[in-house]
Amino acid sequence: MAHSDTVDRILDAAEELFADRGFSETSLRMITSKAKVNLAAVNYHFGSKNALIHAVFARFLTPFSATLENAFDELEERCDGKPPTLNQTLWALTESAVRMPQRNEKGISIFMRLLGLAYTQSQGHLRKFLEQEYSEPFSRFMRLLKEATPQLSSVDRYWRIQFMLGATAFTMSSSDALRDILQNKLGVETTVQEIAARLVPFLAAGMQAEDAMLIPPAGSRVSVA
Amino acid sequence: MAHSDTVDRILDAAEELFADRGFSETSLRMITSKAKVNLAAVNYHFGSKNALIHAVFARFLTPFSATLENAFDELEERCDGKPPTLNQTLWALTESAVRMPQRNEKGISIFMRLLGLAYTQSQGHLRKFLEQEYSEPFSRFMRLLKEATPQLSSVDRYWRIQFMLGATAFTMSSSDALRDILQNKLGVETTVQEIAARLVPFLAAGMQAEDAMLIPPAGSRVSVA
DNA sequence: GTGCGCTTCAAACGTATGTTTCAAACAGAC
DNA sequence: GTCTGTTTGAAACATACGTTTGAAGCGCAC
Repeated sequence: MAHSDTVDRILDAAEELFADRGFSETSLRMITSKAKVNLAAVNYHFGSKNALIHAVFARFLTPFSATLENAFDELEERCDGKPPTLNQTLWALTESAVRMPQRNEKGISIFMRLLGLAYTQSQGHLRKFLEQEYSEPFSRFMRLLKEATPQLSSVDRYWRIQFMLGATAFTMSSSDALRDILQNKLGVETTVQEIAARLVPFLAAGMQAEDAMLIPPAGSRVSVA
Repeated sequence: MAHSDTVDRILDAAEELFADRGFSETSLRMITSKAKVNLAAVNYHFGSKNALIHAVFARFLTPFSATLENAFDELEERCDGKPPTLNQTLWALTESAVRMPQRNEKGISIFMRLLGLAYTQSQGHLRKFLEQEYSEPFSRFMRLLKEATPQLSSVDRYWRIQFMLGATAFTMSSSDALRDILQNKLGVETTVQEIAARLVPFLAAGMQAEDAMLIPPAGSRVSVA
């Protein structure tokens, strides 16, 4: 066979370990022993650890980016001419993520956690890779956001997009841990879909908040000893 | 002198390097050479790398937590009896952070970036340390949030707090980079105080959004090939 | 069978890490 | 000065890492 399943076993193991522990904290030896393949297989099939990281991202980001393009196409077509609303735009993104075909039951949360790590764990090579490979759907999303919030100044919009990104990446990147805590504390089960359903209204409301007040409300002074 | 300035030089260097590169990616040799002290000094004064990480956090978290307690005291006194509003609570937190005496001009953003890393870079020992040492102001903040948002269910509130935390930690943890981007793209200068001033209304609006809709709005279906 | 790609394997390489060691330098008390 | 406890210094230690090597194994055309 052209591609022994070694490649996929490595990708599966790497994906899960990266999501659990981060990139630097995951060694090739952990990956290859989890995948039950020889240590040298990673360098043979991928070339380097960094290239393996790229491959892990590419495996889900490439189909996701295609799905997202379709979702945006359909959305813009349905709105023919008029710019889609903020809610519609956010939902198009969310649904594209949630509806991606999953490799296993943890699929979507691994996906999210990796994206969070990609932003957070400042691996220069990764950021560069993602920007080069997936700039198009990203800027399209930005354009839609801009058209959906014409009332915001560029600066306000810029910062609020960062806030949205942060809330999403952070929550999703630790969604497993957060779900566990919730399960233990309140005895509530939660799916990633439900988290997303809670997140979108939060983001939309924040994005459309009244003008940022640049001065704290009267009487909120804090004494500093 | 009982404490040669070696200790502080190490803490200063470690703080900055951790904030720039994360914990695992910062070696003791980087720290000691930046601090211009001997490699063994870290283990002599702190015992281990993990203990150094704890010390870096304790150095700013301990005074901050005291400042925060004062701010909450004053806030509750001013409101005598009635629970403080969400905005007041968030501002009390924000101002306490912003008004902390700074060691240098980067003070507050290093502070924020480290907090972001603490949550993000899942170092078990760090999370445990922070929970043990600073649980009190944390749970007090949680109680204030609860009283300020009685309309929310526990589950909704839980998730929205995570969203707030994420937006804050993420934004602040990369605030230097984000400020630079903004400077280059739009030619706008920004201070951490201004970022905070934009963040608080965003968070408050998200926190008080209408009930999370658990079903996407009609007509937002996404075709999946 | 023989020969030829591709893949696997055990072992080693070079480097970097956190930590330890132990002698030298130092400060302050007597 | 001399002694004593603390701090610094250069060097080594053990371990872990990513990567490379070269032989062995494999499937398949001829």
